[in-house]
Amino acid sequence: MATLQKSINKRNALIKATIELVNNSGFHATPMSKIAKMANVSPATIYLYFENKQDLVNQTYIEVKAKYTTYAFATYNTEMTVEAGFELIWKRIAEFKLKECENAMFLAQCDNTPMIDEPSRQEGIKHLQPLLDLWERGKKEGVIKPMSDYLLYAYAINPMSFLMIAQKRGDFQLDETHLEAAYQSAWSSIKVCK
Amino acid sequence: MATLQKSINKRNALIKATIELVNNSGFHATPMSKIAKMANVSPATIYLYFENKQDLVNQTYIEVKAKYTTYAFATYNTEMTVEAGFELIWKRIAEFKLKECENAMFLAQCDNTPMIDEPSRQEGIKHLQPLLDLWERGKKEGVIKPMSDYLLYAYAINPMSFLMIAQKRGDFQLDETHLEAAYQSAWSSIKVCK
DNA sequence: AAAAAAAGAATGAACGTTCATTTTCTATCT
DNA sequence: AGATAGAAAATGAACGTTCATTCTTTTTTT
Repeated sequence: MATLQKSINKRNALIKATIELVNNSGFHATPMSKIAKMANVSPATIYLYFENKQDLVNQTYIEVKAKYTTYAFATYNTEMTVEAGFELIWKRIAEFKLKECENAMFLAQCDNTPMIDEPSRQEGIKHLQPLLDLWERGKKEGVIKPMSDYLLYAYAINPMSFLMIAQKRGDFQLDETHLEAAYQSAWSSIKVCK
Repeated sequence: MATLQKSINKRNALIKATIELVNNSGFHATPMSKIAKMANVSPATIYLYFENKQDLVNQTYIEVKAKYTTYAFATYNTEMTVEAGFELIWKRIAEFKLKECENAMFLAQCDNTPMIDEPSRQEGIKHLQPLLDLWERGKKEGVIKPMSDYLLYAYAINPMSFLMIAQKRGDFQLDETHLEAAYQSAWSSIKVCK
């Protein structure tokens, strides 16, 4: 146990350091030496756990994305009505972005820059399927606007990333009231108006 | 005229090259030497027009942002109703993102990464004032939800950036139908429901 | 001919990665 | 159980490259 445990700790420390440093300076402005220092490890040690810098950031992305979607869907089940299911998932996502701010910021940066390579991005997208399935059902039931999933995502989910970045900059405080208003806007933008 | 003209041409060529290269590789992965080559200029010449790399990208950002907001508000005047004004501005912004894709992509990347320094970002934000004024009026008239401007922006404007990035990746084609649906979602998310 | 603009080559720093060596761990043998 | 040899993990220093920036020279303009 000892050996394996130690290794996993180091790997985790490296991933944590990568997230923090990339959040604050971006991928290319973050040297391996700094990541090593923050993880209390020699630069050379990084290469025992990861092939190279690109591999380190790809693996970090996939890991964080998995954590994100696991959290988002943890309390959801397919028996719920479309509206209830959406509210539940939306609020879990919002909660994740508030509580796991570092992780969420990292994902936002990855998704808005040419930092992650294509295969890893595709890998990350897969995990979103339950939400797409819910939307599919919503469209069939006439509850959700019959739009492309990209449009639905752009209006229902993506705005949270923008708000989170604004919050990180200190421009804006995302409290309970704002959160409820944001949810109402999200739902308004994709629901079918009666 | 000749001298000044020539200078402006070089400066423009440098800014254009910066936009294109940063779009494709990101700020730190774009060497000055490449920017110089694409602008048909010696690396040293860049330093006759800009203080350093950071200054080059800051000035590029401010210039593109100004072009963007000028375009957005070109046909707007404050006599319009809130709804008509919003639709007009929204559609001009959408048009800009479609027609001036390179410029719009560049702004999206700047706004989502720690690439631009704070004073330049603030400078860029100022130009958005007419839209904020319109929203203010809309709130007073009870037409626009009484929310923070950040929330309004997140739902009404920001989703377009996401869609544009998806389009650039080839995941999604933003045609007339999608555009109308997107506008309806944007308006639904911020208007007061009767 | 003097001044301004531009160029290419040179410089020094920083970076990702690798190498040679040391340290730590594990399993075997007495 | 304790000693020890061999393997695995970790390290700090070093390498080669790349890059932003500057210096010196050449070209262009006035």
